[in-house]
Amino acid sequence: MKTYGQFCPVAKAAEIFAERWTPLIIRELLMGCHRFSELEMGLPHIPRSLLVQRLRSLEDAGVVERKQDPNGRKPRYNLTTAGAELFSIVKGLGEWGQRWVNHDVGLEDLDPGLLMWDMRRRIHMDRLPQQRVVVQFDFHGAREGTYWLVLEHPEPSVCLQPPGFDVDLFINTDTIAMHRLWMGKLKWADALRQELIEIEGPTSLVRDFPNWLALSLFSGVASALETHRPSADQVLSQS
Amino acid sequence: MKTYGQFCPVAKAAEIFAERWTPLIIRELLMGCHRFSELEMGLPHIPRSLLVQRLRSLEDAGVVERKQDPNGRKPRYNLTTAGAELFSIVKGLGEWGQRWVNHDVGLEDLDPGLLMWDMRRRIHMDRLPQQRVVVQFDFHGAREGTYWLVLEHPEPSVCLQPPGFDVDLFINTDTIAMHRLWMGKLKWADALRQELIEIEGPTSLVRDFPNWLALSLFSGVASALETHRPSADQVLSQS
DNA sequence: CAGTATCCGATGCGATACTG
DNA sequence: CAGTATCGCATCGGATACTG
Repeated sequence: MKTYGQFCPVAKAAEIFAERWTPLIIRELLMGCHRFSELEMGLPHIPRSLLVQRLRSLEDAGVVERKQDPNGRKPRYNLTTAGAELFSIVKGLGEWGQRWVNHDVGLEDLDPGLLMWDMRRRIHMDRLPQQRVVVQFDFHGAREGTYWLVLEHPEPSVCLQPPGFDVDLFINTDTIAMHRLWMGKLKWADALRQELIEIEGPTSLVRDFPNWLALSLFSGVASALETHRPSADQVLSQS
Repeated sequence: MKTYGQFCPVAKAAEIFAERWTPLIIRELLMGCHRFSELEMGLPHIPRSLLVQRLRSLEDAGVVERKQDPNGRKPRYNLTTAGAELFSIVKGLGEWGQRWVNHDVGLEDLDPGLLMWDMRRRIHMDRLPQQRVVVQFDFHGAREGTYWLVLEHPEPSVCLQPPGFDVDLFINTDTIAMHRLWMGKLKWADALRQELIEIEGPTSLVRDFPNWLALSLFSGVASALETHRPSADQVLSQS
């Protein structure tokens, strides 16, 4: 790890936290990912070797603990107390980002796979029906693709290939619109009315589905631009 | 600027904030440094070209504003509203650092020049006497060197060479001790009693001097280690 | 003072392939 | 699944020189 040669606590903390990929790794750990493969899901473009390297550094720094599962020998990564206390910083960064650089989100930042992965961990489990619900998402307009969300207890999962089960709900959506909805920039009602998002299936499931998604952790934070000058030509901000 | 390819606001914010040197540049701007040369004082090891490059990126990102002083043509760098709102994040990072990685501060992080520069902006101006007070600091034990602090209105200054004026106070100090004092790890009373810091000069000035320094912004944050296991063999934590 | 310009060496990063 | 190993390349760091 590269140092700054400063005793200032901001510098010492930045040596650990403000390296490339590190804030995102901490974010994933904070959001409940503990397995190496789970971390990779939330960090699509990180080189494997670099993820290993970062996890080792964070271990050395006392931020992450690596535990070998004795039976399965599959290691688990947990935040230490020190690591867990980075929560408010990561959250603050996200809020700042949502408030100030939201207009900078471009097509190259859209990623349905990542969106699905994010959805999976923001489901209102208590609102789900008892029996499993399989939802198929068809994204179009940009980054086209099909994904499946299997809503079941104890925890939902994402599939890149058709799961074995019959599909209960079909979501047909514009990729940009779904991202905007997720980030709190578009309301369910508007999305449905403008047919940017279409839900097909049994009436009761169609009606309930929007209530199962908790949306992004930052969907409640308004963009600073919104209040003054609504922007027109930008991806996640366009109305 | 390198991107992550993620729409997540944490990622978008990290692209801007979590680059090498950037948190420290923002810290300096938040602490009231606006001139290029002032920034360089607070960032001793940054290559000039890199500082220029970072300031440009931050300008593009809407975090920093560069203004040409019309008469002097000396540019000033100011944080925009967006930049100013990074305050809580920088402060949070510093508090986390003080709490968790304080034990990691080693000899290579000590820097009397930086310490003097930090002192300069943490003076209780309202407590200073009317007439100028020139203080000479002699550091020894590690990173030996002599610096001068000129306490005067409207603002104090640091000199690496003897200022023109007579010296009023002489501070003779162990380098480590002075850093520990500054970071809240050592009390004035203990430092003086153990003769780690000696103050010489007119009695009234000697008595008042400790009250003029406000100490580091993070001196009030206790190390997490202190409560449980006091560490012995580390620079800023050793008693 | 506040840059700009250039050069060089180190290493951080990203891509790909291989392994128990 | 959770890594290692290798390798090219861009960036960073550090030095130095020049400028208005």
